[in-house]
This record gives sequence, structure tokens and C-alpha cells, in this order.
Amino acid sequence: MAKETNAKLSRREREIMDVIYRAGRATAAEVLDQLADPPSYSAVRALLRVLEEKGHLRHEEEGPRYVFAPTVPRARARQSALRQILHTFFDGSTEQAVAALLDLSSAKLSDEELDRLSRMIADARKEGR
Amino acid sequence: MAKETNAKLSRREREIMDVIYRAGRATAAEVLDQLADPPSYSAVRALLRVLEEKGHLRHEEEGPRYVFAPTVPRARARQSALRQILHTFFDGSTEQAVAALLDLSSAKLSDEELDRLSRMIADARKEGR
DNA sequence: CATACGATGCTGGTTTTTTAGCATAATAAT
DNA sequence: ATTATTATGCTAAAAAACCAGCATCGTATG
Repeated sequence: MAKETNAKLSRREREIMDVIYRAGRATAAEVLDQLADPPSYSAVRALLRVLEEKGHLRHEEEGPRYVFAPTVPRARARQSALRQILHTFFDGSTEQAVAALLDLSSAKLSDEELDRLSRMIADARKEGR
Repeated sequence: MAKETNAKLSRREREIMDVIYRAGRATAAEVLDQLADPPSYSAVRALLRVLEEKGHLRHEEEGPRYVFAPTVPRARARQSALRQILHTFFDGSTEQAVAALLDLSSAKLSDEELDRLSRMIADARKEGR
């Protein structure tokens, strides 16, 4: 059986996990710094401890301070996140989801990126066979 | 200024909003039915009331019962959700996100869907000019 | 009519979350 | 060496979330 990562996160805990996923790894001070609506430094540390107890974070001691990192790899966490959104907002339809993504940012996509996307789709097709 | 939808949702509140976004609209009983780890019927109703107070839901009276629906349209809510994920897990890169989506479900995509996706990308390209 | 059913309104209490404060250890600087 | 700085460990308590129960009202059914 896989290692337990008690999945139920409170709001603050979720916020903190998001910060750490963005940063890759972070100290308590860095987390505090990235929080939009920051509580006290102590509060952040308390939550980091809780998240570690729950199995979502681990820490390494780096000189005098703790650097926290997710136990669940980013790639895995984002798969879960995508699946969740797919289910809640897109009726499970990847096509709709991709459409929404393109719509969200079509202006910002370079021709090179669009080319690469085309190629990805072509490859997906080959694999399907 | 836009209407206030106090954004801070607790875990249960988030769960309930997800259920309602999936369903489009739902009664208290239906929400209860869809919850994985269901509390009492009363608890669900209490939360629905809170969500309405916070401005995330509105209700219509349908005969004797209330039918709840999101105040923020699904299309808008899912944009926010995508943006959030994009920022947290993909460093804002649409390309990476699409890649992950395809990877997640390439097996399940029909050729027709892949064709439509190709066309979407081609269209995005034209618009860009 | 009356009574069973299924809905809502409301209220109080328990549990969880969130928070700050204080004591202590290590590091760096004067 | 002393002192300032910046960590962590721990604890208690305020705040928020969560939940269940009871009263009430309307509708339908016998």
C-alpha cells in the first residue's frame, strides 16, 4: 500500500501547499512571504508542522533552518488537480478543457508553442493506434 | 465594482460548491446524496445557507423546496480554476498544461476529438495575427 | 378533517482550525 | 565573550467551521 497522505486539508493548509508547490521548496519565512493574507510567522510554522504530521510535507535541515518540500511529487499532484477540475467543470471532457485553456491564453501563445502543441496532438494520435 | 462573493471557502463549502457545479443546480437532498463523506441533512442545509449568505449561491423556490445554483457562472468559475492550476503547477505555461491533459487521457481520446483539437490550434494561430 | 411527510428556520454546542506568545538553541557580529 | 538575530518546540486560547435537533409550515393523502 502507498504511504498515507491524509488528504483532508483545511483552507490554510491548502494555501500553504500551493505556495510550496509553486516554489518547489521553501522555508517558513518564504511561505509567509508568499501568502496573500498572511497570519503570524508562528502560525505558519504551526501549520507546516501539521502538514508534516499529515504526511504532505517533509523537511530538510539546511544550516539552522528547515526547508520544506512536498512528499507527493509535483507531477503527481498536478495530475490529481487536473482530474479534479476535469470532473467538476468539464464533465470529464479533455477536449473541452483544452479548448478552455487555449481560450484562456490564446493571445499569449507564440507560433512556436502552437507548433509544438500540434505535434503533441499528432503524436497522441499515433500512440492511440 | 463587481458583486461580492466572499472568496474564502472552507473545505466542506468547497466540496458542496463542486457538487453544485457538477450538477448545475441541486436541492439540499441532492447535494447530500453526492457528498462522498456525508454529514447530516441539517448540516448540508446549514452550509447551503452560509454559502448563500456569502454570495456564492442563490436559490429558487420550486414548489416546496429550494433549488440552489451558483451565482458565478460555471464558465467563469472554471476559468478561475484553470488559472489557479496553471499558476500553481505549470508556472503559467499553457503548453505544459495541455501536454499534461493529453498525457492524462490520450488513450481515451478519439480521432475525431483529436481532429477538432488540431483545428482549434490552427484557429488560435490565425487569431493571433 | 387529521395526520403523515418533507421541506425550511433557527439555535446551541462540539470539534477543528487558526493563531499568538514564550522558552530555547544555534549562528553571526561586535 | 557577550549580544543580537533568527531559527525551532511547544502550548493555550480565540475564532471559525461543522453539525444535529427541534419547531414550524405547507402539501398531499387517507
